[in-house]
Amino acid sequence: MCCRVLCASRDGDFGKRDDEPVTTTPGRTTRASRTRLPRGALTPERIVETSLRLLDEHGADAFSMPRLGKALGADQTAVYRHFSGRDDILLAVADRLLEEAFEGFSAQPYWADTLADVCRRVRGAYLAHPAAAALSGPRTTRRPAEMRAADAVIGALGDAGFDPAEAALLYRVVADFALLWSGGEAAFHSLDAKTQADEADGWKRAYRAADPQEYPHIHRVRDPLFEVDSADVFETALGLLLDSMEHRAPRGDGRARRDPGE
Amino acid sequence: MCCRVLCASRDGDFGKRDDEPVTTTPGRTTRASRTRLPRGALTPERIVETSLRLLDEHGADAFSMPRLGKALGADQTAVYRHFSGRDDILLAVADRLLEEAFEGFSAQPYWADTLADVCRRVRGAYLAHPAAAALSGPRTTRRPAEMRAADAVIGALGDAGFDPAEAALLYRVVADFALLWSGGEAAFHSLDAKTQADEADGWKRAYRAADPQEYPHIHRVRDPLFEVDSADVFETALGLLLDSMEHRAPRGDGRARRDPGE
DNA sequence: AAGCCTTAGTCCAAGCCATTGACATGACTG
DNA sequence: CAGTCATGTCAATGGCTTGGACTAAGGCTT
Repeated sequence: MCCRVLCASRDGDFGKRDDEPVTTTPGRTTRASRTRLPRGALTPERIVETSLRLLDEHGADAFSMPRLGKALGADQTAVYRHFSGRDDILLAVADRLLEEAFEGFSAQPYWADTLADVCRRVRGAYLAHPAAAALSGPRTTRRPAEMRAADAVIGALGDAGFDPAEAALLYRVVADFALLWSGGEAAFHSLDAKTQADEADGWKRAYRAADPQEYPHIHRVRDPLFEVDSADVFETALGLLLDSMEHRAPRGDGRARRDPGE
Repeated sequence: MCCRVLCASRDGDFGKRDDEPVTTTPGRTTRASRTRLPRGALTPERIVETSLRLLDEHGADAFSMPRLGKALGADQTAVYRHFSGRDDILLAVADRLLEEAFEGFSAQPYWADTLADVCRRVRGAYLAHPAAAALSGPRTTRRPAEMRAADAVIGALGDAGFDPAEAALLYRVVADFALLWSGGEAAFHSLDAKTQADEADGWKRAYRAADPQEYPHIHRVRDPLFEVDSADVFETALGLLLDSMEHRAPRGDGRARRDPGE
């Protein structure tokens, strides 16, 4: 008995625990640390939602089991009753991102518009949740939202007249473009503000200071280089890809013109 | 008394420390833990090399300060004399990757070949060191190798007849394509074997099982879909981008034909 | 309705990790 | 030869993930 008391005091848990109830929003009455959570309080949905919120609001660094537990008002290890581990949660979050991306999605009349729509949707969702996108990385689940999008893309490529082998290859091009490009952009945006600023600064400085002798071409375009915007880069890349596809497509070249982005 | 014993055993440090000198390779005579390393034993170069080796051989998870220290035969904290932290090392590793990518690089006679070469070099280096590439993520330094490549790309776009604003935009397209795409692929390859297999399995299973009613187009191309190879996807995407650029280029359309990849 | 069993939340601890500050040692500098 | 500075080492702090033991609550059988 005495041992329990002394050992416990050594951790100093109780003292620290006391400040837990002081939540960031003092209005909340639920003193999570004292009362046991009711039975069905934790659900996979709630856990995923809270994880996503945590990632959105406080960045990738803020996503840890202790913090997630605290945000849920539960013990940090309670989550393990619903997910096998941190990674498992992240996978579910990734899935949710794609669901969000393809909410209300349906194929467009002209095939190339469908491809553009899919790419823009993925990018939109990823940039709306950069930390989540960066952490879930190149992993995807094969759930309905994603499958519907895949089917639409392959269908669009069929409309364009590509045979199955070509369609399969081009499907991968479109899917990888959307996921890898958006994922990379998201990873950059999920860096902490300082690192991001340093990175941007570094570029500007390097371009501006580029020795005209050694790097004549950089020097020539250094001003427009500062003006380039990531969204433009994405749209340009997308446009280049789709132009080529239209060019190579057995059907549909020039018949129904593609909508311009934005 | 009983309390002291119980509580102290909680740390349990000393017992564990004993196994440290038992290195994984018992043949090695240098008992790193006993003799102090000579003065100039650690250099930034050696640290970066060792980090890269560690990442290559044992994956991203194996990169930790304790392991790095052990691999260097030094105390884990000795590294902090040369780098400000883990992140700083990773940045240096990223830099080294790009140096490796652009070793012996020079512009090609035909502009589009230069762009293709740059993209393939980045991908090659990243896939040769996937863990390092995945960890260094979207961050780059602006060191000579990279600047030379950037200058060559912009120069090539100038050769194609693009004006500075177009060249700046297309430079970003090419650079982002190479870095983001390769980085994403590398991130996938740096997952542990099991996760990677699960992911691949998941795809196969999902495609094969795709309900012909619900996902008719997936069903139609499910066989060729298994055959698609990442390298083909990359080359196809690159080809599509370059085709469009040649098409849009004021000069060089169709005059000197581009080398096919591989 | 009583008791059992499963489920879900909690507690505690083990073993990682990055980083910091105090300390030691050896090489240059004056 | 004394002082200083660079560089390697040590001990410690406070995070992190995860696993195992514990416990309460609800549904099930009888």
